Amino acid sequence: MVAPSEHSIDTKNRILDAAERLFADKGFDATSLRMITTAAEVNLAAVNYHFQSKETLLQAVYARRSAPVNAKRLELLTQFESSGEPLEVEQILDALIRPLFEIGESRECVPRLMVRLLYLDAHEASRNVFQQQFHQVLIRFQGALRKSLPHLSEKEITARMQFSIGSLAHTMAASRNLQAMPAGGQMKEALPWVLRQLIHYIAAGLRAPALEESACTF
Amino acid sequence: MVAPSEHSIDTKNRILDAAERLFADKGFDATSLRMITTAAEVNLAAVNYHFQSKETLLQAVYARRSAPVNAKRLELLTQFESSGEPLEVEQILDALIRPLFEIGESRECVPRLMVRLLYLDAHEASRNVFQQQFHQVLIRFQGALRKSLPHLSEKEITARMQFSIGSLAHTMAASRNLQAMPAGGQMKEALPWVLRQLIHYIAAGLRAPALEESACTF
DNA sequence: GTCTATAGTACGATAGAC
DNA sequence: GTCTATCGTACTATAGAC
Repeated sequence: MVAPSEHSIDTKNRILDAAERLFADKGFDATSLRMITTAAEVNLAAVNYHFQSKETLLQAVYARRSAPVNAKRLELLTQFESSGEPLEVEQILDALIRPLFEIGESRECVPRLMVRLLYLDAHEASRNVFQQQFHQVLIRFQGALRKSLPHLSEKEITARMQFSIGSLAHTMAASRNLQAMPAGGQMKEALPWVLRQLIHYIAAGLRAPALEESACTF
Repeated sequence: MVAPSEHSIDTKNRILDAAERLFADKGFDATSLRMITTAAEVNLAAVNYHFQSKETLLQAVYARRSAPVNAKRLELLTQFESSGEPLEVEQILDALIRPLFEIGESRECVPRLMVRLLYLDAHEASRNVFQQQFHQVLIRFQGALRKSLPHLSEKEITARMQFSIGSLAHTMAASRNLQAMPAGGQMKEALPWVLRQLIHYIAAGLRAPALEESACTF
């Protein structure tokens, strides 16, 4: 438990930054430790010293970003709920999505990394860590949505949340395409525009009438 | 241009089948030619004989599935349009989505493979082949949607189509989770249920009122 | 057309000097 | 804590016998 030297912290963060970008861009398997250490301008052996293996490096890369985003989501939702009334669907979605957009503004690769981990880089350990944390967040948000969408069965809420996650994930993964979306707009304006459009779109899908004749079964 | 022997065709298809499943499950980079030839029970050298390289094998794997799905999409859309009237949004979505669900029923890994190629296995050549073909399909469908959604600007239609592709892609990529969605339902019933729910959800999102005060600018 | 054998390369991880 | 050097392994691709 000795405090690491400043240089060590710097090396560690340089590795994390480089790995984050490369894992997001190319994926875990297509990224070698040599590519990471070259980009980070550190020695190859530093990775195995500071992190034990490539796999645990991936976990560290994710852990650094995941906790703040998920914490911010829950914080926003709790804050919105403090009035005691059922929330507008748009508010719930804002709490879920905005933290991801905001971290993407400073480091645009982070949302893409998270999308990869969501269902693609299927390395059991890392994916489980990621998915379990995200699953907890989703359960919390599903509770909020249930109150705002009393016309839907639990089954339908679950399905529509999955559809919504898909819209969000694809939008973040393809954010390069999206930045070109608003014709003539600068990038600074592009992301808020997409965020508003996305929330508006998802809210309409969630609010759609129930498809099933059979009522809520719980 | 000599017709290959039956054995050769068999070997080629065995390789394609094994590669398709492995690329879909583990991704391109995490799949070695040895894994493919072992699963296909063919010799290692057969891959480089029938296909030139691993990269062109991926293109062959995709090409085998892509053409029929995209053709079926366009065929359904043209058929629906034959009446001359603007289509219901649900019909347009059915033409876009149903062919993917149907191929997924016989080979459940195919939709997952397509999702990977959409934005994840970022090998330039293969991805470009895939995306160019899909882009042509999307342009055709965007034309149909434009007629059915006259309240939206071109910009908003483009954005909402991207959101919809995201819902579709995530639903297909996570189809394993989705099969467990309808509680108590067998798998044979699960996919039609998900298909109906998905189309209903996306249609509502597409039909949402325009967000922008500024009118259509074309 | 199918095989064995192997060339040539890149990888993850570690030992050991400093 | 940081480096060089390297071990052992796995990979793609191909040459050449059958």
